Amino acid sequence: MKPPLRYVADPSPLVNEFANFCHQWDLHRAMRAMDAMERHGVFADAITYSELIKCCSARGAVQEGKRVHEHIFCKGYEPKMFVVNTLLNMYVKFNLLEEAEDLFDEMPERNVVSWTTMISAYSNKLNDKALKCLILMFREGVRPNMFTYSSVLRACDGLPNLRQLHCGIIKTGLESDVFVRSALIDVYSKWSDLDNALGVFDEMPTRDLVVWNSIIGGFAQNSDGNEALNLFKRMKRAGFLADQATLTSVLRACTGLALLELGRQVHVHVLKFDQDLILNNALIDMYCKCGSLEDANSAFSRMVEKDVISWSTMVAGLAQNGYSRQALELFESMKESGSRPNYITVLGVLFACSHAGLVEKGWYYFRSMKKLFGVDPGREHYGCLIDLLGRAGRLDEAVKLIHEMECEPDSVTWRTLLGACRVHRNVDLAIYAAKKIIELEPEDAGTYILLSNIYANTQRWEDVAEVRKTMTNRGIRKTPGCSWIEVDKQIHVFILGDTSHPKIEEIVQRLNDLIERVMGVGYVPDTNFVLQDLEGEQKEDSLRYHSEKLAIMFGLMNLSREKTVRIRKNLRICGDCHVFAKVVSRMEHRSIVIRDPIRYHHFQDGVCSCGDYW
DNA sequence: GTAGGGTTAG
Repeated sequence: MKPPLRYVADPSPLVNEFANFCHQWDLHRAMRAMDAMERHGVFADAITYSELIKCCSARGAVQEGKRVHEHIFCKGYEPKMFVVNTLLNMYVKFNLLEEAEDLFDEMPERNVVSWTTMISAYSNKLNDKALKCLILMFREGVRPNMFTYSSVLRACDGLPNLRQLHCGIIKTGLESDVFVRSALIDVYSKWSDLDNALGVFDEMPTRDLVVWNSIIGGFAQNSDGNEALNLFKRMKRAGFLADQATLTSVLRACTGLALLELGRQVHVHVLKFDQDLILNNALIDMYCKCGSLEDANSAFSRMVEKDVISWSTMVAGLAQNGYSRQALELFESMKESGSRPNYITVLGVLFACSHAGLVEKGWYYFRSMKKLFGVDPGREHYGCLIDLLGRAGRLDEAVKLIHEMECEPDSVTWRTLLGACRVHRNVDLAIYAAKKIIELEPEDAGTYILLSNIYANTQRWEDVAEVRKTMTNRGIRKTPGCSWIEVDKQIHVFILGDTSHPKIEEIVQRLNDLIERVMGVGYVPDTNFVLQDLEGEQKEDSLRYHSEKLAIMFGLMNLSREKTVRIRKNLRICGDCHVFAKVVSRMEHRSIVIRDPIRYHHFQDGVCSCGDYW
């Protein structure tokens, strides 16, 4: 590498002036000074150029950056490698991959920084290229450092030999770096390999906030809210203060567990970061999924900045909680605000149409979504429309739509159709759909049970026996129904057939009283939904203690009148419990919310927000 | 001059 040609020989005042502007990050004057230098054929030193490039990079000044690039490759000048590396980095920051690649290819020599910059450019979505880069780098004899590994690990999403790479990192001794560790934790989490993620975490002698956030986020994203919350407690005990990322993951954990009260407590800490978009998005999602639309609405309206995720969350949240009209109104406001709907926004809109029974409007959005919003209908959009048609009783059209789908129907698609068959009592189509689901998901106990119930309800006992036999042969067991309720910041769990709750006797006694009273106002246990083929009274007994009934009773006993009884369930609510909840909401003047795995049921004054369709 | 963590559906 030659030194700058005339810098030493000619310390021109032009160069000095240029250097001053560059070091002050006065981009405008620096660029003018650079033009003057070019006219006189003089150049500055490498550090000055590097400073100028960093300034362009920080200011997002693309054109200026390209001018500097041209300037330092002027005839007769050979920039030092670290200046070219700075340029490379600038292009990567501007997301100008082609420019970065061209520059990289032309470099006569490349060091670990050059390679790492390229790897980090690819490690967002071009994972193959990032890994190829690592291999080429080895071939050129350049050894990766901790920067390289933390970049390349981001590209390992979907890499089968992650363990191998991990071992390689251990051998080089670079595993001790916190950045590398957090990247490892993150990759293992993305793979849902939380044992290994926790292994890396536990071995760390010192941890920083980001590492805590990585592990908490890992559990929160893998639907293990309890462990995420435990780790959050450990983090606080270790003396760390939560930041935006921590709180976002904690909120996500609350969302998954439907812990409204804990979520409210977290909200207090969110106020410290009230300008943070992602955190606020997580907050409104938490309130929506915990069924408190008042809180969601007020948090949403207080947001200074809203993006497509904020709008989509709120539109879907309203729709899922039964406020279809408001969801569609909000969607109109979204369009007026200039925010562009995406794939997920449209799902919320179709969901709203479906729940409001707006068949024509749903069809309209479905047919014109490509033209209106540039979004191609995907499997989930078809699902919403199948739900819409099913709700309206147009089962033939729904089946026709499944056969016309551009993508392969999956088990969710068939399950949607099955739901429609159940409501409209179409036995033959239900059997057809259930068989399709079993083909695609032979391990799912729920479908076998459902199929067996359909047979039982139509007295097809031989078929019932056949399904049961298949289940036994395949070793499939029923998942017991399970409901959760939060009272005084404590979670109470009720499982069908489990009597371990300390107050179970009192709950059962009070529940029996309640059932007597609701039967007095015309409630009849709906034995069609019983999961076993029992007879008469026995049937009623097994219904009587469904986990959601126990949870409702416990809520009525322990929550003050004005409080909503909020329950989360692991399985879909059964028809009998649904009727029961409606009657109780009217008779006891209580508001009850039950969130099952895919729908919300807001019971008030004897009516449910789902419109008795789920 | 190069690196790590958080949000919407399913």
